[in-house]
Amino acid sequence: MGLRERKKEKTRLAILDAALDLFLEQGYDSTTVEQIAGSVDISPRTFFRYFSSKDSLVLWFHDHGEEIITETLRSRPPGEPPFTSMVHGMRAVLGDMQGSTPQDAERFLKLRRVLDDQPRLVGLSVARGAETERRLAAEVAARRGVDPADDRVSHLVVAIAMAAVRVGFECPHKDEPDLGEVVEQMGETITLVESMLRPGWDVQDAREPADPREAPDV
Amino acid sequence: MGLRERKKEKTRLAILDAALDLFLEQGYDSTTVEQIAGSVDISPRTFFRYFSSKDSLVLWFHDHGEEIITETLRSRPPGEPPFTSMVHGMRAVLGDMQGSTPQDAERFLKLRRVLDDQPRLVGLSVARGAETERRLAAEVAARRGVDPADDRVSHLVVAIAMAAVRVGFECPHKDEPDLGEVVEQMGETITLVESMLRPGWDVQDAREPADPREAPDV
DNA sequence: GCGACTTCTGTCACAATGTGACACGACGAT
DNA sequence: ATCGTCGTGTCACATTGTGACAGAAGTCGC
Repeated sequence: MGLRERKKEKTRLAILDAALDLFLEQGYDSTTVEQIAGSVDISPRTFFRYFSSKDSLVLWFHDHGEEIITETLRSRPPGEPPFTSMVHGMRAVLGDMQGSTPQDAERFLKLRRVLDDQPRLVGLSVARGAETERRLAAEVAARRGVDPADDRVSHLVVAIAMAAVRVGFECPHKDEPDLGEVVEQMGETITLVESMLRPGWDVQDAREPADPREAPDV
Repeated sequence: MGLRERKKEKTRLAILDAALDLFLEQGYDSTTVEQIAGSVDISPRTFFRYFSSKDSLVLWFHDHGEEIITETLRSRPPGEPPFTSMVHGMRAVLGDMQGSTPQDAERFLKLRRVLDDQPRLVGLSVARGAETERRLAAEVAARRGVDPADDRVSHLVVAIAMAAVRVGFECPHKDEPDLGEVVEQMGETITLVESMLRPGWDVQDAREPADPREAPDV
């Protein structure tokens, strides 16, 4: 790995950290890209070469999580019920968080505080999630052997799973929890949503429009 | 109802219709506020007095739906399981859509085509949904008699319900369905999500702080 | 109809985000 | 050492969105 790439990664993290600190200090909206760029001695133009927008600063966590879930989905056994696979993916994200460096943990907690102040930013993350959802739904549909285009079940699997993660993320008992507490809470929410669902609901009608007479009541 | 208010409503709809047509014609991003304003002979500044942003043009449907659901929630019997109440709210939205004027139906279908081209805009609607979710969750939590701040079940009730509506909205079999087909599909998705959930999952632990003996006299 | 009052609208100025073009300098391979 | 690639800064610019102010249009009382 050359000097170039190391420097790039360093700059990227420097921007991220500077931005998070500024956001916490003076609010997200009151912080301009110019300020962020200034505090790490780069030009605003360069900022946009590292992050496609100011908003995308707060999406790195989401994007990272999506990667992990996608990888997990690909590695799960083919016959597994899709919601079970999604749960494994989400728990993989939690595992990754637990194994993260102290620096990353701090970034995560700072991000969480920023999002807490700005519901709009949570929405942003959810918005990105809607696009993610299409990709993951396609992945799930492929596993179920149905056409992704009009398979509601796959979409619902993903949508419900993501809703669970989000609720767990957003809904803390304490104002400034540590990483372990957030992870625990997200895990509990995943367990909760599992217990809410009727077992086996997602394995039944995977085989095409079979015989209408035996169409499961799902 | 003075001339003023009628004129205002007329302008508002004119802007909306002009914008939808321009979006369908040349794409959302390629359409500027200046163009929209120009095509209804108002200044861009005035445009922003009718719609707080270009994005908010595509949120009127969402906002209208939220109103209906909130009203429905308030009118449901107090003891009803929260998810059931949410389902009633969503079906009320579908009922409203079926009873809408031809003009409104056309607007809705145009909006749907615009959203279909721009996943980001769906995300936007979902983002607004995340804020909506907090309000509705508070409403649901109030009905359940628990503290809205840390009640995951209420959040999940709302999140799952909204996910169902969104999936039904987004996932059409046809490219250009008529209003009835979209409504039917959304209805089916609501039914589907109902069948996925374990009956009664949302009534059980509401009585957590209800036991008088345990109620701490803080 | 007339004047006073309120509300709506257009113009101007301006901030902030985001992009394209171009030149310069630092890195990397040979 | 040299050439090509890649990162960066500068400049110019489009677009969205806001504040301030003046004038036009609607509203109400006479």
